[in-house]
Amino acid sequence: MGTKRMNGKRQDFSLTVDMVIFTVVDDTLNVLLVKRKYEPFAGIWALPGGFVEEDETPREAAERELLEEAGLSASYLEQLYTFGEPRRDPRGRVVSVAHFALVPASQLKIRAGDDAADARLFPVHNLPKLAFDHKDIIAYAVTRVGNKIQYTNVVWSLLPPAFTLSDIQAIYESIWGKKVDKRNFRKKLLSLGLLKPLSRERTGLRQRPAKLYAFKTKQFVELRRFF
Amino acid sequence: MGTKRMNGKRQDFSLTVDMVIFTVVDDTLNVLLVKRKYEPFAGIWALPGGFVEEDETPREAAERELLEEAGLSASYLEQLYTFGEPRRDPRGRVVSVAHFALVPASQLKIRAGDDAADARLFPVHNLPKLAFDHKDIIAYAVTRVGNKIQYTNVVWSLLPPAFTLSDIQAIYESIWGKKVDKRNFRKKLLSLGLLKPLSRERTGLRQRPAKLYAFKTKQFVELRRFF
DNA sequence: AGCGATTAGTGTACTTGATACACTATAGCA
DNA sequence: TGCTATAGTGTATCAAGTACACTAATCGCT
Repeated sequence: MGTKRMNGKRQDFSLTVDMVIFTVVDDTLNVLLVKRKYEPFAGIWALPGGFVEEDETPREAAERELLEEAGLSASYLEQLYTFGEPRRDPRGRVVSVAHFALVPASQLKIRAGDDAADARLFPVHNLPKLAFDHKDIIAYAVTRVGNKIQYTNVVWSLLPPAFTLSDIQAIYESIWGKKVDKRNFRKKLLSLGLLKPLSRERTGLRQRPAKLYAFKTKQFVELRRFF
Repeated sequence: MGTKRMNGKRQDFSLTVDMVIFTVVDDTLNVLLVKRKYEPFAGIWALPGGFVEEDETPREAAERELLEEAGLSASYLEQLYTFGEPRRDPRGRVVSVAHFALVPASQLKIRAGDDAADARLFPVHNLPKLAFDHKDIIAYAVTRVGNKIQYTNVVWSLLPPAFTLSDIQAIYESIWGKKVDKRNFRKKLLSLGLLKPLSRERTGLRQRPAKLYAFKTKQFVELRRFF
C-alpha cells in the first residue's frame, strides 16, 4: 500500500462506502446482504459496498453501488455515518462512509456482484454473522430510520408508485413494531394533503377492493411530529 | 503523494476532520474560526481542523482538535457529515469528516494553533469569506443544530454548570430567532424533571435575584417534541 | 429612605391535536 | 348464497400547547 505525507502527517487510508439497503417484505424490514467471495471474511455475509473511485464523491459511489447491487437509482439515499476505527479492516486502514437507502421491494433487482458469492435479503431482527463492523453499522442505520420516520415522510420511498392506505399503515407498523388504529392513521395521513387518490382500485383479492393512491409530489417534508 | 492499490482500485486520499464549534455569546450563536497562516487560502478564515492520525478514529481526532483549538474536552460532540467532493481541496483528494460541538462560552479558551494566524468567534449569520467548502459545512451544521434542538436537549451543553431559567430561555430564543412565552417555557422545562434547583441565587445585578439551577444528569434525552 | 429601573417569578382559560373505540361494505370463492 | 378477508368510516374524551398580565426583589441613584 502507498503512503502519503502532507503537513508532516502520515496518511495511508482507503475510502469505501457501505450500503444499508432497506426494504419491507411481508411487513418486515429487511436489509440486503452479500456473501463475500474473497478474504478477509470469505463466506461471511456483509453489507454491499466498495471503494470510492478517484473522481467520485462518496454519494456518487453510493449511487453506483446501489445500482450495481440492487438494480435501481431512484430511491431515498442518505449518508449515515463514517466508520473509521483503525482496526476495523484487517487489510489496513479502511474508512467507510456508510449510507442507507430505502427502496420498494417491487423495484429491487438483487444481483450478486463480482466479489459476492450470493446476495439476499435478511430481516433486520434476524441477521446472520456479519463481516467487519457491519453489525454496528446496521444497528445504527435501524436506529436512524426509526428516528427519521418520527418526523419525516421519507419512509414513503419504501412504497411502489401506487399503493393503498393499508400498505402505508403496514409499513409503519412493521418499522414501529406495533399496531396503530386504522381510523386515526388515515385521518392524520390524509390531513397532510400529500396524497392523491387514483381512480383505480386493487382487485383480484377475495375481499373488498381498496382505493389506490399516489404521492402528489416526491418531495420529502419535515413534520414536527408524525405519529 | 503516495498511491495505494486494493482490489484494483486506485486510492490516494487524505482524511481530515473539520470542527464546527458553536457557542452562544450575547444571545447569538457563534462559530469558532481560525485565520489560515499557510497556502492554500493563506489569510482566509476557515474551520479549525486537521489530519486524522494513523491510530486515531475520526472522533478521537475531533476531540483532539477541540482540545487544541478550544481548550476543552467535555462538551457535546457529534459527527456531522463527510465531505468528499473530489476537488474541494486544491492540494489533492482530501476527504473531511466534519463534526460539530456545542460548548459553553464560559469554558472556551481560544488558542490559535501552529498553523493559524488568528482565531476568534463569528456570529453564524455574519461570517467572513471562508476557505474550501467551509461555508457549506457551517450551513449544514446550523441546519442540523436547528433540527436537533427540536427533539433533544443537547443544546443544554451550551450552558455553564449553574444557570438561571432565563439563561436557558435566552439560548433557545437566540437559536430559534424568536421570543417564547416565559411561563409556558418554564412550565415545560420543569415538567421534564431534568433540572435541580440550587440553593444559591444570582445576585449583584440591580434586579430581583434569580434562582440558579443545575442538571440532575448530564445525559441527553430524545423528546418527541420540545417546543 | 424612597424611587426608578430591571429582570424574576407565577396561574388559568382556551384551543388544538392525539387517542380510544365498533360497525358496515364489497369482492372472491366454495 | 353465505363465508372470509380486508376496506372504509365518525365521535367523544383526554393530553398538550398556546395566549395572556401582574406582583416581587434587588440595586443604584438622589
